[in-house]
Amino acid sequence: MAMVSIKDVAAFAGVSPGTVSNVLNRPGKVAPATRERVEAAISELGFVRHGSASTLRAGHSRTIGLSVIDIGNPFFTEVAAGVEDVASELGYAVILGNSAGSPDKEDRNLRVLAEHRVRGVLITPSGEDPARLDRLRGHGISVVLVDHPAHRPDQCAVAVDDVAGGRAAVAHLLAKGARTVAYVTGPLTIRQCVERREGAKAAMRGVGLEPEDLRVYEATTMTARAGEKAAADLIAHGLPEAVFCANDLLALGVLRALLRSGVRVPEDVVLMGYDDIDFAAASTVSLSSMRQPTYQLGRIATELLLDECDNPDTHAHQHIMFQPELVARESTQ
Amino acid sequence: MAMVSIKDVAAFAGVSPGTVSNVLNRPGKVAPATRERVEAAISELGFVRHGSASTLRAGHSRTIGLSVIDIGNPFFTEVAAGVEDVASELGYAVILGNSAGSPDKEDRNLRVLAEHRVRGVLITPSGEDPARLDRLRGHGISVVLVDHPAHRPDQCAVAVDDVAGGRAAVAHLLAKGARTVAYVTGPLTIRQCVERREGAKAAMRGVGLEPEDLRVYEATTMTARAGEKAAADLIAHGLPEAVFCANDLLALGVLRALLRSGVRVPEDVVLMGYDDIDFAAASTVSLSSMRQPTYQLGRIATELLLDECDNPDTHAHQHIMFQPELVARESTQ
DNA sequence: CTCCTCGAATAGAACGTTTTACTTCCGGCG
DNA sequence: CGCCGGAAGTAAAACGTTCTATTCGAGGAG
Repeated sequence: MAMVSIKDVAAFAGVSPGTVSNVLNRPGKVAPATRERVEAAISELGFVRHGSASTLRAGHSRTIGLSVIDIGNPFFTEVAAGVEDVASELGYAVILGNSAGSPDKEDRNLRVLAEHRVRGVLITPSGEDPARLDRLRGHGISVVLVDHPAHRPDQCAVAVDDVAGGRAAVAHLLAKGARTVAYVTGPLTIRQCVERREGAKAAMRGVGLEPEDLRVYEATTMTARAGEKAAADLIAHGLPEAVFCANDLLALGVLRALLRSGVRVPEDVVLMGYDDIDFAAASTVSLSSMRQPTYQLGRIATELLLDECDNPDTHAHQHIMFQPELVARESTQ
Repeated sequence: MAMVSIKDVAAFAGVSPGTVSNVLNRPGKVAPATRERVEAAISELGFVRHGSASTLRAGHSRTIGLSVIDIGNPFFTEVAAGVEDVASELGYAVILGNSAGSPDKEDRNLRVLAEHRVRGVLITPSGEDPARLDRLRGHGISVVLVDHPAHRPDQCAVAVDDVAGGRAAVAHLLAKGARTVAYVTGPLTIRQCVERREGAKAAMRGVGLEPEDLRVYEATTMTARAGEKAAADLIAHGLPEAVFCANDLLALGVLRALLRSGVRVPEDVVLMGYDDIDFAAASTVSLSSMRQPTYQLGRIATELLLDECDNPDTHAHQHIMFQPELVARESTQ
């Protein structure tokens, strides 16, 4: 309760508040003797700078926002770990927002971030409406897109080539001899899901199959539970020879349901996931997947964002596009 | 860049700034006609309240801090999901801190939270030094312990009985006929690891075995990789009949390494994890585990914290202790 | 000895809200 | 008709920093 302010420190050290502020923000500008006296006073009184006052006056905070689609998905957790590491190295705090795939919730989160006057926002957008993000930029908040290509040239973005990933995945399945392929996906409002589907279709075209023959099952969420439901559907409507899932969570659910129903993987059905989360390798039948540089995605995006914030004049906007890498395991032997 | 303040809104609507503030904070106090005019001005100008200014003047923010030991662990992710849900329902933002098991990093995170003058902090402490937390309370920041019993009576805490969990887990292994038991744990600076060990010893005493015969392998991190290393060690020094791991990540790593070395689970070794993360059921040999009400842990802790903040007079501190539940799967058949 | 410069520190005005005390207005009551 | 009370709105003072302009000395150059 005993809130000790910069004024108290100043009085205690026998200097003016301005000097204390200087000690805090540009220690070089103050004579060593004075600095020591002030520092002693600070630790003596247990002073902690009031971030809000600082933000208010300085016009910007040392906080960034991170908005992801599903914090329960290890993919995003690992992105978040990368973000957190860089941010904390540079003394930034991270405000976390989980959009749960709902543009509404995402909007609410962005409003909270705007109110906090965060320095910048890292976002994996769940909808395709760039206007909301532009509004943030209108408030002087930098935006870096994560796992999403740039909406506009004067913006940074870090993404992974999902079309290529979808193509590689399905090409791999086709190479195993499968000719009927199902695609189990999350909501097709999510860009990643759509692009992986386009890649899948391209792969089918590549071997002379009709892209329209790709059987698409659209789940409402991208969880293991949804995957189990999708598998039940697949079984009910006749099993394909191959199943490609938009992420590993779905794939693990599909796998579990298939095995429970006595369908053998990979003998009866070959199966691929996407993201190569840690658990893909540990599952009953280890899961083939598309690996993405997840942690790096978070790190690099944060570095770009903070560079844009701290060096606005020298900063060059970048659009980085990684290529995913196929990891073949038992589920496609 | 065009920062529009409450003043601009006031001018536009032809009222005083105070009235705009009233519209924002107690709409009841202002005449309907005026209110509408102000609301129109707000959306017309795209006004967003400056949270820092508000915090500064009001003396408290609508932000809470969440400090966890490992955001990469699905256990904590699910806690975080519960926290995020409640917080966002009540209009609070969540600042995330990952201590990575290091008290230093935790300290840094707590300092950031203190600077932000968060309303309260939810923390799974990684060290056993209550002093740092008391310092937060000294700044008027409420603290609720998550997955940890209370340090003091005037404090809320939500925990799960780890001694009982460890006892139940090892009792289950012993019931399967095992007589030599290894305990693969994370750093013994972590309370959970210690208490689960105590429970394990109690279980051994329960069947007339020497508690000292529990073979303890202390890994430096609680990850699958660390589990693999521990398994290699186990194999090198002679396999026990049962392995109890302090969490599922370790157990999955142990499982993977054992299987790769041709050790059969559960025929040669029975194995238990802890936490019952989603992936425990999906692994090669599905994993027996101790289930905890993870999401509820986050939800309830947050509800307690926000109740303490919003109703400081009627708030009653609570120490909640859940009991874990044994889930038997293939690894202990 | 004076004038300048330069480093070090200070005073005081911001920043955008919230809040308290105060004004104004209007209807009703004695 | 005068007064009172309440509703509605306003003016202005905070909150704790940062930053700009300013002062104050101490040295060095002329």
